[in-house]
Amino acid sequence: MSEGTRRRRDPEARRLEIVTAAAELIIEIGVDALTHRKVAARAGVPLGATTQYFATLDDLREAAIGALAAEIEARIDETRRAVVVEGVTPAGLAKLVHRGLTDARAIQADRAVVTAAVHDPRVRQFARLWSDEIVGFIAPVHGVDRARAAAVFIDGVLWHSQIHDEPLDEELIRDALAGILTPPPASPSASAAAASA
Amino acid sequence: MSEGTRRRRDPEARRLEIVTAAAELIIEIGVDALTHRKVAARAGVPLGATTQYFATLDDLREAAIGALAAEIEARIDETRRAVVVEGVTPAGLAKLVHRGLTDARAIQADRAVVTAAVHDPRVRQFARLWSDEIVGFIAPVHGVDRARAAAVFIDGVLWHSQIHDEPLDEELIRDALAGILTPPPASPSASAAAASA
Amino acid sequence: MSEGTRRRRDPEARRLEIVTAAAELIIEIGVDALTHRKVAARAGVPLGATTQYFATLDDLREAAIGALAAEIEARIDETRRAVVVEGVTPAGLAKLVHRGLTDARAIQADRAVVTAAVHDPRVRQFARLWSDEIVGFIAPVHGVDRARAAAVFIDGVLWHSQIHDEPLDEELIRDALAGILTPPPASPSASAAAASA
Amino acid sequence: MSEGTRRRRDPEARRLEIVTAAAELIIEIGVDALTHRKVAARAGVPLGATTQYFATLDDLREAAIGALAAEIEARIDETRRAVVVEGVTPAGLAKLVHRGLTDARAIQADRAVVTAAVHDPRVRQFARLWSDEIVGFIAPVHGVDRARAAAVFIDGVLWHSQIHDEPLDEELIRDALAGILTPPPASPSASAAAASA
DNA sequence: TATGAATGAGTCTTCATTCAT
DNA sequence: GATGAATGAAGACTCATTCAT
Repeated sequence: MSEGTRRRRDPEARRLEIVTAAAELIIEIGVDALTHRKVAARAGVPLGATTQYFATLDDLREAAIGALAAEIEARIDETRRAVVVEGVTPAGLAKLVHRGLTDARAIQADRAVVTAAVHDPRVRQFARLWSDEIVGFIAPVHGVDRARAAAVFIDGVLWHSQIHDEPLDEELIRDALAGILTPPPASPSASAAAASA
Repeated sequence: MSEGTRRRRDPEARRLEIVTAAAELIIEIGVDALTHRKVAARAGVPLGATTQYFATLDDLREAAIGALAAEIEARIDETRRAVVVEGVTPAGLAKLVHRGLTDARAIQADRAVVTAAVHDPRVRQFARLWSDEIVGFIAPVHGVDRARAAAVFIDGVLWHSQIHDEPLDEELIRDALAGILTPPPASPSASAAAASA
Repeated sequence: MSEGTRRRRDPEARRLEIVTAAAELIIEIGVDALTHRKVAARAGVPLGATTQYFATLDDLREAAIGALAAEIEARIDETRRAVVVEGVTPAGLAKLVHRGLTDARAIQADRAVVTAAVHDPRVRQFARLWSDEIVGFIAPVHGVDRARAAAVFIDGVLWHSQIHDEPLDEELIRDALAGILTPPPASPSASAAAASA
Repeated sequence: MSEGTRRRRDPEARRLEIVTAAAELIIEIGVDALTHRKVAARAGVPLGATTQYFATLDDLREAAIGALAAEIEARIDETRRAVVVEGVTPAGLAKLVHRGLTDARAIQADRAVVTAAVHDPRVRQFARLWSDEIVGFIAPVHGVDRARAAAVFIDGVLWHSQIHDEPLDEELIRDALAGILTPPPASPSASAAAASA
């Protein structure tokens, strides 16, 4: 019970603590500011533990980004399932996106990974994968091009929330998605051209 | 003043060289990897010059980000003027955005500043300003909400280009902007169409 | 003793594996680069085994050098016996020395121990012992001084082989040993005695 | 005059202090045991100074070995000149070698470089060079083969002095060199056999 | 004023050694 | 006894910052 106890013996748990601490820090201070010392302090483990479990800082970074990626992947899966309930409609998607904006952690995780992706090709795979997955469950209903545009817009919404204090209204999101996903009824020739493209 | 001493050239010019080198480096290696030594090497100035003109590395970083911000600001102004010619229409905007995608430097500068903004409130002001400016010249024609949605979408397009090898088609951008900026047909048939799609 | 526990094989055998691996490593990377981890990896034993059998790394180092020393001692014994067959003559010694040059392992072991001896008085004992032993089986025939000079020369030959790609010719070795071991022509009777020995 | 003075400004002198300290340490503790900290302590400079002047420890090591090599080279030149005076005779060489044995520093430097040569091909060049140089000024008088044998013997003498407390007698060295350098007049048939071999 | 030498704090990494299991 | 997790002390190296010149 005393704090003086020096050693635990639960490698799995410890490894997880370290990765979790690293992931948190990446979200808070950015992937480039990660150090062994900060991770150790955050995880409440001795410095040596961080190098015991990860041969290099880069390995640790990779594991932490992997953990964030898994988190985001899980969130996308969840969204995919929710979409079935809500419907792949502008209103349904807007509701989910807007609800997602309240989960700061999830958005920050996403933003952190995408940011890391800019300088790291391996990480870029994740970002592309998610992009494709989101397109994947919108496309069957609205076509690939509109689905892609919607995914791009949703990405913009997430970034917006990172820069601005006030999140976007659900209504604004819904209207924009409606415009993106709905074929323009005005000039039928245009929609025909788009469909054939 | 003595002849033996190498005449110092315009201090302003040297300061600019340093800031420019720092800005380039921020784009290339990220804001966290910036060091006096790298800046001095890139600018071709002695190490001491970087500390002579900027009290701390943070000052230098700030100046460099300011320079990138000015660059982006200039580009936005340019776009604003071009919009007058092209028209604040989906096609006009799409053309400008798509053209902008070919300017890697501009996009990278934007991405670098926005990324820095996530962890630095001072920088965040810039990002918000641009957002507002873009909204500012679309809003008079399409209303604030649609203008904001369009700005968000355009942001998404820029980030898309950072992650994917293939940029988005101008057509896709145009169609999406058309949907975002064009008021819905007001008839309930639209929602019905979306539901049935 | 329980069946579930992996039966430990002969502790002596394991100790030997460790020492042997350490000796190999000392030859390859030098005595200063030895680590528990490298020894464990080379021996194919768990890390803990290296500290189980040797209280400190220095103990392990000492044991490994001892093993190399024993190896060299055995080789000297072998040489001593061979000398009986070949004859304690320049030609006989040269043949043995030259043959010995082809045994890279033996020479490297010798070089490793002698090198270690420079900084470690305990090890120096070994080097002196061998020197004395070699002198010991040459001296009865050629006298102590000449025997010592021959031993010194042979040492020089071994070092030569560590630095140069081409080993010395057996002929060159024989001629030099002949000169070293043969009394000067001052008194013809002496040289005749030596020649007939 | 106070010890508190923090900075000198004599890069050349400082660099030399560092290299000299490193060279001393290599002689004392071996090339593998060299560390920035030990060099800094020995040279009486702050830790950072050692990395200021040498990008890597390896660079420092190389510079220090280079300094030792230059020292030895100078000593060889000196010996070469002395040989002109003393004569390239067994007695002359023995006198010089024996005198050299009293210069512990020179011998240790030589031994240190040769030891380093075993694991470093670049250093090996030095060792070979010296070998060739010594052969070079003996060969004109006694022929290449005998000169080489003499050089090998002299090397053995140096190593002997590193291992044994008592240096070899000048007399012993002279007799051995005499035997090595003088053609055996005793049995012409033997030399003929050797020549034909 | 301009330069780069000087210094120590802080980074990643390796490892001997201890000791829980 | 056997194993490998735990820990902190170094070690190499980088760099912001200071300041002599």
